[in-house]
Amino acid sequence: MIPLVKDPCEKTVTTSPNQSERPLRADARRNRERILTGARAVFAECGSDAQMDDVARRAGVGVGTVYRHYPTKEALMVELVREKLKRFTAEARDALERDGEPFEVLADLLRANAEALARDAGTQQVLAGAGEHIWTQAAAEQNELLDVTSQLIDRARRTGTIRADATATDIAMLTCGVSATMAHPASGFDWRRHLDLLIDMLRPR
Amino acid sequence: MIPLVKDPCEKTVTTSPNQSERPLRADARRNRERILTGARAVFAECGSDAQMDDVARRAGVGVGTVYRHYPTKEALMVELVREKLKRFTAEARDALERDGEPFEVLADLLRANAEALARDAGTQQVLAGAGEHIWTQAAAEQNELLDVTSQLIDRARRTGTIRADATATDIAMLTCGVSATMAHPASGFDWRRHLDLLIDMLRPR
Amino acid sequence: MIPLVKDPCEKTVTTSPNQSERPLRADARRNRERILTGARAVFAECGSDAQMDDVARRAGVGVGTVYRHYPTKEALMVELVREKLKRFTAEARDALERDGEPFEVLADLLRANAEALARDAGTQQVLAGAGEHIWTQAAAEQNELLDVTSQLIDRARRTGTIRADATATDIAMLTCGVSATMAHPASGFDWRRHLDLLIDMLRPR
Amino acid sequence: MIPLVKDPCEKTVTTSPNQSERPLRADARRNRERILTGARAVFAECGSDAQMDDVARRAGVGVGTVYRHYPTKEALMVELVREKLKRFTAEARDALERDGEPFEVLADLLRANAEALARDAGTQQVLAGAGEHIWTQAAAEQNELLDVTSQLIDRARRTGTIRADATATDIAMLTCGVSATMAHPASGFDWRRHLDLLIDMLRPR
DNA sequence: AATGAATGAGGTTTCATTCAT
DNA sequence: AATGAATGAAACCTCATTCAT
Repeated sequence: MIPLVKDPCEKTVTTSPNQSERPLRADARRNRERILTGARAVFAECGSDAQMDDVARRAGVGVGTVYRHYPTKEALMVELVREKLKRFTAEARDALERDGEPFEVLADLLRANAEALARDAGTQQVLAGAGEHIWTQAAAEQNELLDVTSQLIDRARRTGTIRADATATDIAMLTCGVSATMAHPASGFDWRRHLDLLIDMLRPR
Repeated sequence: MIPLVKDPCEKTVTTSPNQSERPLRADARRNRERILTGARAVFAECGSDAQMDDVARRAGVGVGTVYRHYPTKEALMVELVREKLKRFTAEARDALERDGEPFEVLADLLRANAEALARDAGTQQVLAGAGEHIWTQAAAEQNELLDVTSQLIDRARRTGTIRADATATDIAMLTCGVSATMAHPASGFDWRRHLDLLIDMLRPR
Repeated sequence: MIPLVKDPCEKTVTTSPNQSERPLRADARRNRERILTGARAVFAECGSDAQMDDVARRAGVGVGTVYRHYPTKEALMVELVREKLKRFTAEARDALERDGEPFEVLADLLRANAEALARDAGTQQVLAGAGEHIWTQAAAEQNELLDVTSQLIDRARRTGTIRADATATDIAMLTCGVSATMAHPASGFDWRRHLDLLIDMLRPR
Repeated sequence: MIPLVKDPCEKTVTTSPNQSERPLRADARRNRERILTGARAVFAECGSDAQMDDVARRAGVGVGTVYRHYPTKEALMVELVREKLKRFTAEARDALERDGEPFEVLADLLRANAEALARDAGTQQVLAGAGEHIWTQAAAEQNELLDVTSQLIDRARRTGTIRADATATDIAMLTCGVSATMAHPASGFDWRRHLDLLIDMLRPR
């Protein structure tokens, strides 16, 4: 006879939020949204220095509630990064639908996504290379984004408006570089300039 | 409108490091050198996660001694970043002496400096945008580097081998982007590829 | 002399459990049974480390329901200990009916009860001295058990097969000692050996 | 070239206090003694419920100091248990020197050690089976004690004053049982009675 | 009455920095 | 001047209990 429930003495280490769960109760869903909103704000503002207590306060819930939804600070940050990547992917899909000149469509997409990134210190940090654990756990979302980006590149390549060797990974990598500029307080650094240079670079010679 | 929650990101005000310039006693100078050597190693390996105790242990001195020379961890990191920037500057000066084709000289310099950077997680992090306080405090060294870089750019511009609008700040900014790639555990990311693309971009069309 | 530091061991004052004796509704009684079944299993397995959530999960009810029936974790544990003591008492009563040689009957009873105890980490812990509050609240059941045990002892004494000075409290106390051995991970410790020695000791010289 | 110091990024998990260390500085040794004294008092009083902050307060030092000497609450408790076992062993060695009737010497020893144990709730709990991790880590000290106890038993056996099958492990196990009685708030339980019964049991029939 | 989400006090541990030796 | 022990403010996370649905 196999027990139907697993050993309760072992503390289960969960890294990801309750994925593969039944739909949340109405109040829980509302709270989860408040937590995410709070977390977005706090992490956007403070990056990974943000504290779980701050997130809870900002969300107007107790810390315990935050931990019920995200078992770890890391898990919460992963969720935020995933969200952002999904939004990027969604934007990229929209771009695929658009009719304009393929390269310009791609360029506009990069600019738009960068604008969003510019308002989110937390994700900037992760993209700029801090928090490897977090980045790794968002692999699925990264891959989806790479996928759609590839399609955008292909389209542009067919019209010969993008340099031949550009890859989706290149674009991801270069965008991470732009993140560094955003995160940077350096005088004279201007991420829009950085991005423009890169976009220019992506054109065929 | 007064915010209902207080700012969760406390900025710690940091005093500038012990700049009193009186010449050190011989043993003190020796100790400072050991500290720097230890700190270089430890921060290169661990980035800003390195602990002051680790630095001291690696240097073979007590923590107190580290603090006698550098009043805060930040001050020590600033020193390391300054050092690195000075080395970059020195390399750049060497490059100015060199005879080769100006653009290639510049490109080689970037590659060489990047290789050095690749071995130093601490500086990578700072360049990639973490540790703004640190970066700010190395302004003088940055300016010197910008200065020499400008001269290299000018030389290249005179031979028409660099894109016309490239500035020293651009190069600094882009290099910081490459740092992000170095710091990144992302699969598929390759900072040499990143740098090559940038160098290519700097060429005139 | 007033102590310079305040007493670090706060004793939590516990209210006695919901003793209101009105007969439960059918479904409530069913739930109470499920809770007890779950609690038995979980506490048997994990001892007092068991969490109320685990109990609820195992019982297939919400925590709230557990708390409706037992106002505190302690109250629930008390109930379990009481149950076990009642079972011991019942076994003792059975033994009273039995015909065998009085001392052997008693010895067999001790062995049988110990076997049951060996499968219940929670009760072991309480008997072994953890959870004094719990033990205290099961006084009534203890007394009943002591009572029946006394009768068994008396019977044996009449046949001269038990040492003259043995009391029911002795037996209870010694059994608690065996609990400690059960709870013990020590290599070489064997509660059956422990019990055999005690039984041997109870014989008249 | 092999680095002389181990990787500082890895957090070293130390379970035992700085064993195999150079002799402590005078002030450190004094503090360690204060910590132990405080810990003895607090754990004796509260058992494993004692908090590290309480230990620190009682010792008159900061928590950090406690953690410098004992990296974990567990480590500190292990030390206390070891200490007690060592004291037991020392007493046993003294007993070996004594001239009296071997069995009585052993019995007196058991009584004396029990008296000491009776004043230390923390060790009682561990002996009574709580805190298996702790017990396991004191294996060396246990073995030493078993060793000396064996010698005492042998001596008694040679004079025929102890039951033939008694072992040192038996005595340890039975003593743990007495611990349970000490830890017990039960009315009517009396560990001295418990111990007397056991001592009596150890005599040859 | 039942549910399970929310609560938050409280516990352990870390590490930059200070200070007695 | 050097040492490294001491400090203690955080930071993270848990879990018994409460309460809205």
